[in-house]
Amino acid sequence: MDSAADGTERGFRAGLSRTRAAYLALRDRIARGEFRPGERFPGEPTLAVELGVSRVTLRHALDRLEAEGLVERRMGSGTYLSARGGGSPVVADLANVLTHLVDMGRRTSVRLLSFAYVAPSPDIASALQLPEGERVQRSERVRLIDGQPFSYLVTSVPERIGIGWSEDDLAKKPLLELLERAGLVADHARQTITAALAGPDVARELGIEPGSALLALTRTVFDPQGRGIEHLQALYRPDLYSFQMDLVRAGHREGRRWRPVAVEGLKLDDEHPKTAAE
Amino acid sequence: MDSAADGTERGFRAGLSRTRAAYLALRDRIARGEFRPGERFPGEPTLAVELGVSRVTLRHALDRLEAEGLVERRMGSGTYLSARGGGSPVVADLANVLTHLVDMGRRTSVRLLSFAYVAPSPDIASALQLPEGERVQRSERVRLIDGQPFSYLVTSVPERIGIGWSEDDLAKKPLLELLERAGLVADHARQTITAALAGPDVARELGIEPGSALLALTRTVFDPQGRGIEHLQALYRPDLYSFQMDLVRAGHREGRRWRPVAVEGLKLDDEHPKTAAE
DNA sequence: TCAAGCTGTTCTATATTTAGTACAGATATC
DNA sequence: GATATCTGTACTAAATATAGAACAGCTTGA
Repeated sequence: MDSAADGTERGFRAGLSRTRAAYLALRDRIARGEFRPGERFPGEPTLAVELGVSRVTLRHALDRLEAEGLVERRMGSGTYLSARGGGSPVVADLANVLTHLVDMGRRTSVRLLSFAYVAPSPDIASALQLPEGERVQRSERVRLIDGQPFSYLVTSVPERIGIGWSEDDLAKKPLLELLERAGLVADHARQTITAALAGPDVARELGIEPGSALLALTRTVFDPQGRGIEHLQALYRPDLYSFQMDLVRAGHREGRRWRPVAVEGLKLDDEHPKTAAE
Repeated sequence: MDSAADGTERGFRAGLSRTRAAYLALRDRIARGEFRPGERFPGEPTLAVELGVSRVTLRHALDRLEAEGLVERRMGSGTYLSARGGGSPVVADLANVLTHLVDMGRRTSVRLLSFAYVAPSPDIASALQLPEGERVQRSERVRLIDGQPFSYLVTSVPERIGIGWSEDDLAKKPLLELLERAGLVADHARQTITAALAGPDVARELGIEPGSALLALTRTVFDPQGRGIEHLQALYRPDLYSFQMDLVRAGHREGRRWRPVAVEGLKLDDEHPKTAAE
């Protein structure tokens, strides 16, 4: 019963241009494995009809796919899915992103974007169970791996905890280290994973296009007494990194479920030698 | 050194319209907690200058935010962040999505979109470690929760395993149940989580706008002997559901890390009574 | 060699988006 | 009640996106 049914929903203001819609449609077909690396696409006239756009528009979409290296075009011959097709990127541990990357020998650095004491937004205040009126030390940072922007981090720490830290601390040390230096113990945490779209400012910091998809992770860290000591909102580039976890089937009969397992050694060269080679 | 630095990158073909860029910028500022529920935004002329667009364009972006219920506009007064602001949606267990939802008493149903025996794409073939030439039973399904589209699933099962199943089976039974009915044991799995953009066709099936962000989960299931028995690509709507996990800090000294913990009881009414109420 | 099919390029015409401006009507504040 | 500020609306002009078509040049295969 939606208006999408008739298909003639053209011109919804904040929606997508036809070029971008065609671009996404192709990207999706590639991601779902419709073509194999090196395979030739249908011709431009055919594709244009399939996608319901003119050939000019289709070509703009293909221009973009080519610029991103997803396809290769050979004059007079056709458009081909590039060798590395939809191939997955480097994979990271879901829970210990930073530790994991350091283990891999990657150099990480941090750029501090902002640093201030502010009234927390309501969801952060309730996640940290802060009393009314208590402020937080809020910092926005970008973490770079081997010089490439990797994650956009917004951390909020109760004022009384963060008060001793300098901007220099935040630009150089991981937050967990600062917490433990302050005598606090990170005991347990609850994290939520979701997806979000990159706004223009975040996109600029991460070196991606606005409107790209991002992996969003929200984590609240508690001390042994269950008091909130840190709130983290992180945005990751899914084109460079994705999260991985192993599961084992545990339980009996009806209660049988998947149980997450800590990723021990991170077998990157295993089964996927190519990812390690590049 | 990127072309994004000068800011005058207007008109990149498959990029975003200025209206959509403004829409995303506002959405981002809201998500990052810049405004609190009920708070008034800067006036339209001010916002237009801040975002670098004309007031007409800004209003189109606001129209959309209003249509999505994120903001409320009062004539002559201003634009206000709506009560439920950036509030998180229902939260689901990361590993046992389906089981978890059933536990919550939700009714799920499935729509089978396609069903065929095809040559697997290279990444699926290598994930399942299939011998050259072996085909897979590939099905595309949409799972609905309480009648609402929730996830888009593409499952691939080695031909020799799936050969006994009918389309009706796939439309009614969970795949794990079919596997175990066939005498196979799902022992362990490896899953990868990332983010993706919705293409027009997936968007139509899930009842969302093309270009929306989606949570993407890829899972390969193995039997006790380590042979691949199922490959799953799932896309979830992050506006309705997100994944949650608990972590505990384990290990000593330098080796201290976060260890994932199975979510036991799923405390939904805890701390967030509002989400349960709606 | 030839013909068919493909991409690359250019052009015109139309539709849509965006900027800029002005003004009407509603609301809040003093 | 006067006044400033705000949203709602309307209009014009310019920039951009899209459709449709034609043709040139390259590649492939019969």
